[in-house]
This record gives sequence, C-alpha cells and structure tokens, in this order.
Amino acid sequence: MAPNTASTILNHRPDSWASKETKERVLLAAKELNYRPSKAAQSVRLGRFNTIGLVVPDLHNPFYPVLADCLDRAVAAHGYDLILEHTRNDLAAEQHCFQSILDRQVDGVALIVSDPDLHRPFLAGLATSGPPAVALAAKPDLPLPIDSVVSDFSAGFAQAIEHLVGLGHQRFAFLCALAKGQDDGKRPELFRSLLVAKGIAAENISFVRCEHHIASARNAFRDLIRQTKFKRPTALIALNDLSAIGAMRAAVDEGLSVPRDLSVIGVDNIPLAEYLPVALTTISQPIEDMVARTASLLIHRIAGKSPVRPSQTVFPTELVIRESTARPGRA
Amino acid sequence: MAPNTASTILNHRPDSWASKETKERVLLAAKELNYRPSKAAQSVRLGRFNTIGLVVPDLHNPFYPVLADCLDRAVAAHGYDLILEHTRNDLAAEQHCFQSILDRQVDGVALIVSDPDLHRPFLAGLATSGPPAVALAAKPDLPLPIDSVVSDFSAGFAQAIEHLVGLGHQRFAFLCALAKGQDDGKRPELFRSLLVAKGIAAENISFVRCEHHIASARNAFRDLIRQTKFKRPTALIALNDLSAIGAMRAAVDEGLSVPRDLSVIGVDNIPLAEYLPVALTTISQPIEDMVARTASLLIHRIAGKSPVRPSQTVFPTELVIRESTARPGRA
DNA sequence: GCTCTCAATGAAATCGTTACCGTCTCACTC
DNA sequence: GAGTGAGACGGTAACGATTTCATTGAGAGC
Repeated sequence: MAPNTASTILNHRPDSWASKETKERVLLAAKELNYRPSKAAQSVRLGRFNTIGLVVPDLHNPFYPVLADCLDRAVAAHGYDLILEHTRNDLAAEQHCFQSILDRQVDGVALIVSDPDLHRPFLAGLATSGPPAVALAAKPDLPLPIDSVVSDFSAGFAQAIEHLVGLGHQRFAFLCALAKGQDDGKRPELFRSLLVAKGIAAENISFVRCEHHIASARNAFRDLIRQTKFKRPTALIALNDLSAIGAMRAAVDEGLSVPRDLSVIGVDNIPLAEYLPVALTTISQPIEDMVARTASLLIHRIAGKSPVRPSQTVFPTELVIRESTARPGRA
Repeated sequence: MAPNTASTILNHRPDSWASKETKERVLLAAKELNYRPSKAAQSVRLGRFNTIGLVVPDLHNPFYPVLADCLDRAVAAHGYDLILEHTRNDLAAEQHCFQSILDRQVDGVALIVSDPDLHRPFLAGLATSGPPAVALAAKPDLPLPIDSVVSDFSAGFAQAIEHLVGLGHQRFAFLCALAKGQDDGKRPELFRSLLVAKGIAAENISFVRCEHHIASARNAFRDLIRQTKFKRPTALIALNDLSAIGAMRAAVDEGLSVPRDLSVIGVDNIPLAEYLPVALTTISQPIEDMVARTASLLIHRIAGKSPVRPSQTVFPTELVIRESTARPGRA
C-alpha cells in the first residue's frame, strides 16, 4: 500500500481515485492500528498548523479564561484549535511567550494588549514579521500597527460617572494601574474632566494605584480608607471586577458597608459579578462580539484576503447597574 | 554551510566542534534572518515535543485556570510547555479534546477526572496506548489504571461536619453532582453517616443536585429554600466554591443572611474565596503539592524511569475556616 | 495487433530538523 | 617520511506526512 493512497483516503479528499474496496481496507486498517496523523509532520509539510494562539496576561482573572473559551468556540467553527498562553503580567515572560507562540508555528495570534504604548515596538515587530495578529485592547490614542479590536470605554465611563453623580455622590476614588501607560485611554484625566464637568471639585477626587488583582486592590484601597477617615470617598470605580472585589473587601474590613457607605463599579462584567452577595455594578464590554470579530479578522488574514493596512474595530462599553451602587448613606 | 553544523551551534550543544569563527558567523546569520527552529520539524525528527497537555473540565471555574498556572510553572522548570484544553463538562467534547491532545503529540497528559467510574474505560485506553498520563481526581473507590494524584476528602469533610455540629447546627443541606458518579467519594453516603454518628436525624439532612457552576447552584438551592420554609437547613456544604457562591446568592435573594441564617462551606479554596464580602469557609486541597507531584510523575514517566504499575498519591484535604460559618442565628 | 484512454497505484521529492558517519587538513610523533 | 590523531566540517538518511509525477494493467477502438 502506498502512503499517498492512504493519505488521500484518510483526508477524505474529493479526488479520491482509490477504489471502494481499497478505501475500506485502508479505513479498517487505520481503525485497527488506531492511526492518527501526526500534526507535527503535517505542519512541516503543509506549512499550515490549524492553530490560533491567544496570549492573555493572567489566568487568575476569570475574564481571560472566559474570553479564551469564547475565542476557542469561535475559531473551532473554522477548524482551528486554540493554544492559550499567559504572561503573568510580566514583560519578560511576555516576550518569551510570544517567541514560544511563534516557535509553535501558529497560523495566527490574538493578544490582549494591556499597555498599547509600552507594547508598540513589540506590535510593530509582529506587524512586519510573524503570523497574522489581532490585538485586543482598550481603545488607544494612536492606531495600532496590527489589526485591533478595541473597547471604547468613554461611553461606559461617562455612564458610570453620570450614574454616580445622579445618585448624589460627591467624593470619588479611582483605582488606576501601576504603570501609567496601562490606564486604558488615560483614565485619570478622563475621570477628572468628566467629574469637573459635573461640578465636582478636584480635591474630592482620589486616585489609587494598584495592580489588577484582588489582593493589591484590597491593600491599596484599605490604605486610602484609613488615610481619608473624615472625607472618605463614597464612590469608587475600580480597574476591573477583580480589583472591585478587593476594594469591597477592604471596605468590609474597615467596617464599611457596600453600597450604603461605598458605591463600587467594576470593569469587565465577569460572570461572577452578578452573583456576588452584593451584585457588582460594572462596565461591560461585548466580548462575544469582540471575540467573533477577532476570529473573523484572523481567519481572513490567514486566508490572505485582507487589506494591507491594519484595521481597527471599536466596540462600545456599557454600564450594567446592579446592587453595588446606591445613594450615599452617610453624608 | 552544512545544515548540521548550524544545528549543533544553535542548539548550544556541548560537542560543538565548530570553530569560534564559524560559530559567530552562524549566530550572526541566525539573528539577521530572525531564525527560529521549527518546533514542528523538531518534533517530527526527535519524537519529543517538550509539551504537556492539561485537560480541565471548565474554564469558567477559576480553580482550573489557577491550577493550570501552577502546573505550567512546574513543568516549565523542566523545559516543558503546557497546552491547556477544556471539555466544557461535555463527554463528547472530552473525547474530541483527548484526540486533539494526542494528535498534537504531547509528551504527557494531565487530566482532571470528575467521574472516575464514567471515565474508567477511557482511562484504560490511555493506559494501554498513548503518552504518559496522570489523573487528578477526588480519591476514588477503586484504584485508577493510570498514575493518579488524588485528594482524600474524608478528613476535610469530617472536619467540616465537626465544625458545623460544634457550632450547633441541626439541619443540613448538601449540594451534590447531577451525575451520581461525580459525587466524589460517594459524598451523600459519607455525609449521612458522619452526621448520624453525631446524632443528627436523617430527616434533617437534605441533598440537592446541581451542576458545578454558580447559576445552577443558585437555582437549585433557591428551590430548596422555598420548599423548606419552616424547617430550613442552617448549614450547607456545596459542591465547590463556585456553587457555594451561587447558594449564598440564593440565600441573599431569599432574604437570608450568611452566616447568620445560613452557614456555607465550599470546596476548592479558590483564590477569590477569602476576598468575598463574607469570606468563604472551604475545604482546601493542597494544589501546589498535588501539581508538583503531577509534574514529577509525568517527568519520570516520560523519562521511562517509572514502575509499570500505576501509582496513586493521596493528599489530605483541610477545612479552612473563615466567615461564612457561624452559630445558627435563629432556632 | 496496435495505440489510446482511464483507472489504480507506486515511486520519489519535499518540508525543516537532527544524527550518524565519512572526509579533509594539518600538526605532531617516531 | 610515514603513521597517527585531533580539529573542522560536509554529506546524507531519516522522522511522518503530502504532492507530483510516473508506471502498470485492463479494456476499448481502429
């Protein structure tokens, strides 16, 4: 039996000239031997890999695994497998991870870009060499050098401020990223201007820097609570839902009650958010749509059917009001 | 330049006979061409892949991504990459996922086994053909046909019951898996016997079946609360932390307060558990140790240095007491 | 009987690596 | 000056698949 004959049969090729008798023999033998073609050998020969890589910053934030699940489904519909890599929010690890993805010879890469400015050279490298790539990010000031699917948080933040001011809040706190570039869309400036436009005095606006995980937010916000004992903020917009949870915990630790003493707004709308004992008000991104768009961009680029210039698709964010925001209870 | 010369140099082989001059030339050329060896071709040639597959049931449960992160670190120390697959708790998907892992030609597989009985034939297949595999599971009644790293929940459950009874609880509820086989270690029987031994009447013990995610637990437990309005259970042991959160939410929805009206105990000790507004009392598995053991088993089997008979390593579980358990507030 | 066609199959090249073995050039020794 | 041995490198097969091209054989048409 020639290997090529078997190959055409097992791949169910339309031009399968083999006789039915031969086909049956081959299929039977394949079953008996428990034969599975080697993906590695196929990759070497074909130069295709039927694999999409996804690089996320952190597996501890449920947002990313959930997003991975989404993207997995989306690309699976086109016959691609998903490989998930994570950088642990470490820049060096990210480089290594990127190399690893390239070594693995994926057909395309989707990556969460936490800091567009910081990663710009890296993205530029990706644009000039390497497989098709799509960046998922908060809407940056400058267009990215590769296809991007971004969330425009301006509407969501404006709704959030509107909501909080409408409830009567006067003193505000914001969680911000440690690295300035990671403040998606220059959040501090945005918040300040939004609030000033609402007539809130700048001295009643606090910014707290912390990392994107619970513990960091808890510590950072606890410090703020202790420092501002008499002019404590009554409303908080966090970095993400995880940091919102950390901040809520800090509030509980300090004897405050949410939402009576403190209104909290998160970002991401992780599945857990609505099931917290005090369901979290949060700014939601349409990840299903964003992921579908990501998959579509990748598939098209892989097929070579895309324009040369990188595209940017912008999705709106939306405030989902739940229980963690209310009128301030104590003046 | 012969390809073999370059190969030995780029792999930094100890027996690199090449002259320093040649080495420099090669390394320079490699940098200029941005050369990276093809993992696929290496795999074909070497028959090794430097990759471990991990199959988890669900990416929406933070326990698994966190475990994946752990295992990733553990195998990375030995030069292996981790590929994460998930089955969405679907048996068919699990088969596909298993095939996908085998196709990808991993050197070893770690898999979370939710239902040892259900998966027994599948595991047997893995034992006879396929790469080295390690099952992560709750301690099953029968030994598994492959290396296994299991949690013995008996101590943890006994501590949990002891704790609850000691607090004065009289009426108990338990969340159990939908599929009977998934009740790790026959939980219902275990709970019943533990409680009866403490003098609790069987009629004061309720079992509620639900899935392993928040929404299912919320719905199931809400139904229980409504059905048992006057002889409501005051203590609950959930399937996992996620279902504990769902149940707590159901309690809140029905106007109950945790822990005053209901004590809740979870299982898994996900990182989030201690940061919930009411920090979750939970039964913890030593996942760091378990994962380290898993990695070690895989590495040894891959090196061919293991006994033929599958080993079973048992780890104890432990009750971590936090805020979600207290004396029953209303008789 | 000869070519022609078409179905069926086999042989060989190829992808990017690595492993094995052979060759060539010196310098050194006796 | 012949033999020896080490240093430096090249040639080539092989891994497991797919693709292209060549070959075989049978039957049809003249």
